[in-house]
Amino acid sequence: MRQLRRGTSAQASRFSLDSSAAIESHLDRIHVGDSIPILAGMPPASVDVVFADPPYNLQLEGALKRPDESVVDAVDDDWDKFASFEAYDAFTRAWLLAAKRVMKPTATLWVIGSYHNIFRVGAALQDLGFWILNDVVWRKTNPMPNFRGTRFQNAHETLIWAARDKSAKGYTFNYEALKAGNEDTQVRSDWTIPLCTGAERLKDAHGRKLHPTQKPEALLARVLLSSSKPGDVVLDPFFGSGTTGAVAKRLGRRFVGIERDAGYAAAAEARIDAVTPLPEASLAPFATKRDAPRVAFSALIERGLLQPGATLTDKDGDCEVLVRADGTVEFGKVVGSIHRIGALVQGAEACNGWTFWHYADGGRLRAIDHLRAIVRQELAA
Amino acid sequence: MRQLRRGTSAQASRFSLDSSAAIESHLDRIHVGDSIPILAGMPPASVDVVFADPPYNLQLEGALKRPDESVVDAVDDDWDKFASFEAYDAFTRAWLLAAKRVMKPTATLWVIGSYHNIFRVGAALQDLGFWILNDVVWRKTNPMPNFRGTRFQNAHETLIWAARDKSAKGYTFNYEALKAGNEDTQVRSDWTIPLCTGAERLKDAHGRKLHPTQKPEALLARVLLSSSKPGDVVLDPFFGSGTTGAVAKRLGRRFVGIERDAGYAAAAEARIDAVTPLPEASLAPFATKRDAPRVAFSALIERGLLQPGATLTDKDGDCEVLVRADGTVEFGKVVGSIHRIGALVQGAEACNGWTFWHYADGGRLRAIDHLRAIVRQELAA
DNA sequence: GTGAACGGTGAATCGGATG
DNA sequence: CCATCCGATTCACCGTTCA
Repeated sequence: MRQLRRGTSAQASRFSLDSSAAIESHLDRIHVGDSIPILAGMPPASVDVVFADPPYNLQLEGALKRPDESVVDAVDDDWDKFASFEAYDAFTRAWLLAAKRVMKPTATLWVIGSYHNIFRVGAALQDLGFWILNDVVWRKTNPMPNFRGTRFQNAHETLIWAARDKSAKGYTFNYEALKAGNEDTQVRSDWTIPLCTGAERLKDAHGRKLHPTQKPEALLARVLLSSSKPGDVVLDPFFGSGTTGAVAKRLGRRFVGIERDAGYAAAAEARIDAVTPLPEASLAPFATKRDAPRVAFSALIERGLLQPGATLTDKDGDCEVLVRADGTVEFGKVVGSIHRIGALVQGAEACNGWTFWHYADGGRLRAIDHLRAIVRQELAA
Repeated sequence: MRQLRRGTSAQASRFSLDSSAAIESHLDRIHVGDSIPILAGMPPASVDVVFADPPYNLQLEGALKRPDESVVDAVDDDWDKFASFEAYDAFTRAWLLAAKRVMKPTATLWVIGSYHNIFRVGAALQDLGFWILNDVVWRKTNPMPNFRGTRFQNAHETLIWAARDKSAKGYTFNYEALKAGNEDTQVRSDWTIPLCTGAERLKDAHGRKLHPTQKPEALLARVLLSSSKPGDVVLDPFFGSGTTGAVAKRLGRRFVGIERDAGYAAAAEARIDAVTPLPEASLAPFATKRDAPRVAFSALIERGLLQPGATLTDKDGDCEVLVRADGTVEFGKVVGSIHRIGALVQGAEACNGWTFWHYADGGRLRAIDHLRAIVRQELAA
C-alpha cells in the first residue's frame, strides 16, 4: 500500500471530469484528516458503497464498575463528545451530505449505531432524501451484561441501509448469492455475530485494545458481500482501526478510508498491508445456522403451552409448584426459576428444571423438556 | 366492561385534584376519539406505563403483489397516510407530549415501530426530554418474505422503552422475575416472538383479518410483565384491536384505551370482555432482595448472633477485624462500618460487607450475610 | 497432554435514601 | 443543589495457569 495522504486533495476534481479516473488516486489509501473537507476534495459520484461508523454520542457520567469492583473500560474519547443533540445533528447532516455527493446514483450507504444516536441518524437520512432500504440488527452473541440490573441487557446494535434517493434504481443487492449461502432462504434483517475479540482485536504496545469500538470483520463481510461487487469502491469516512479496508481488500473491493487520528490510521495501514486478498472463487458463504436455540421457560407460557396458575410436579407427582405469569414458579412462599426451585425442593445445589418438573398430559406426567422441544422446532422452522 | 365513552372528558380534572381518584372513571374503558383531546381530559401524572403503536407512516405506492400475482393485503388505511415527514413529526410530538403529561414521574413509555417511522419517533422522544432506557428488537419467527428479492427480509420491528425524564428514578423493572423466568440469565434487548396468527388473530364477518397490524399478546405480556406491577394503569393511545387491554386485564393491570375507529373499538371491547384474569397468585410480585427489609449489622449483635469482641475475617481467613458492641468493626486502629472497613482492607472504593466478612461456624467460614438471612426470616414471620 | 479453574473484558446514556 | 452512606450487581468467550 502506498503512503498515507495528509490533508485534502481538492485539486483532484480539477484534473478530470471523469470520476472513475479521478477517483483512482484516492483508492486503497487512508486519508488522514476530517471527513468533510476530504470528501469535498473527492470527485462526485465516484463510490459504490459507503460504510460509516460515526461517533455514537454516548453520554456517560461516572465510571461503571462490575460487581467484582473492576472498572469497565468505556468510550471516553474526545471524538465522542458533543455539546447537545443539535450539535450532533449538525455534524450528522454535514457528513451525510458530503458522503451523498460522492455516491454514484446507484450507490448505497450503511450506518451503524446504537439507541444513543441511531434515531437521530435515521431521521437525518430521511430528511436529506436518502431512501431507507432496511434497518438491520446486529445481535451480539456475547454482549456486555447490564451490571446494575436496571435495564435489559443491551445486546444489539442497529445498521441502516439506504439508497441515495427514493428513485434510485439499480443498486447492488446480491440476492441470489446471499440466499444460496443461507440454506436457500432469504437473509433476514437480524444478523447474529460475535463481538470482535481474541486475535482479531488490535492491541497497542501495552496489550490494551487499540481502538475502543473495533467492529468484527464478519459484520463488514456481510455488508460488503450483500451490497457490493468485486472491484467496487467502498468509502469509510470514520475509518478507525480499518476493519472496512481489511475486509474490502480481502474481498477484492477497493476502498477509501478517512481517519482523523494519525495513530489509528497508521495501525490500520499496517493491518491492511498484512491482508491477503481471497481468490475470487473462494468467497465463503457467510450465513450459518446457530446451534440449538436457548429457550426460556417463560417462552412456554408466552406461547400458551403452559398456563399461569398451572401446577408442575416432580416425576412422581409428589411435590407441586405453581406456574406464574412471569415465568417463575412458586413453592410455598418461595418464588424462583424452575432450576432454583427444583434444587430447593431436593435440597440440592443445582437442578435441571427442564427434566425435573412435569406437567399432566392427558393421564400421564411428562417432563416440561417435551414442551421445550416443541418451541425449538418452531424456532428452527 | 362498561360502555365505550365517546368524546373527551375534560371535566374529570375539574372535579378532583387527586389523580388516583380522578383517573378511576377512565379505567378499563375504550375512549372513542382522537388521542390528543382525550389525553388532555385525563388527570395529570396518573398512569404507570404507556404502550403506543402509532401509525407507521408507511410509504407504499400501489399494491404489492406476490410472485403469483396475488395481492398482499397491506396497510392502506387512511390513518396511515401523512403528507410529509414534517406532518408526521408534528403528529408524533403532539401525542408524545400529551402522553407525557398523564405519565407519573416514575412511569415509562413504550413505542413500537419499523424503519419507516421509528427513527423519527426516537429522535422526537429525545428532543422532548424522554430518556431512552433500551431499544428492544422484536425478532419475528415467521416474518413475511421479501417478494421482490431486492432487500433483506424485514424480519423485525423495534420498540423503544423510555423514562419520562433523564432524572426519573424508581421506574418499574422486574429484573429478578424476568431473570428467573429466563434460565437465570438477564433478559436481552432482542425478543424472539411469532407474529399474531391463527385463533389469536381477530377476524371480521367475512373471515378477513380485522386489523392490519394486530400485535401478538406474547409481546404485550413481556412488555407489561417487565415494566409494570399488578394494579398499575396502562395507557394505550392507539388501541386498535385491543391487545394491550386484553393482556392488561389478563395480567391484573388496569387500562385506558383510546381508539379513533369505532369499529375497532367495538371489536376490542368484545375481545376484552371475553378475557378471564389470571388468578392473583400467579401474578403477585414476589419479594426480591431489593425490597427485603433492611437489617442493620448492629441487629446481629442485639440478637446475640454475634458477640462483641468476636472476630470476622475475609473468606480466606486472612485479615481480621474485631466486632464492637455498637455495630462497628475495628481493624488495627481504624473503626467503621463493615462496608467501609471491607473497602479499606481491599483498597477498594466500595465493598458489600455482608458478603465480604465471614465468621467461624463450627469448622468453616460463613459469610455474615447468612446471619442477616436469619434475622430477615424472623422479621418476616 | 488434557481438562478444569481462574482471570480478564466488551460502544454502558447502569441506584436510592438521607441530610 | 451536593455530599455521604448503604448495599446491590454480570454473560459469553478467550487465554492462561494449574492439577
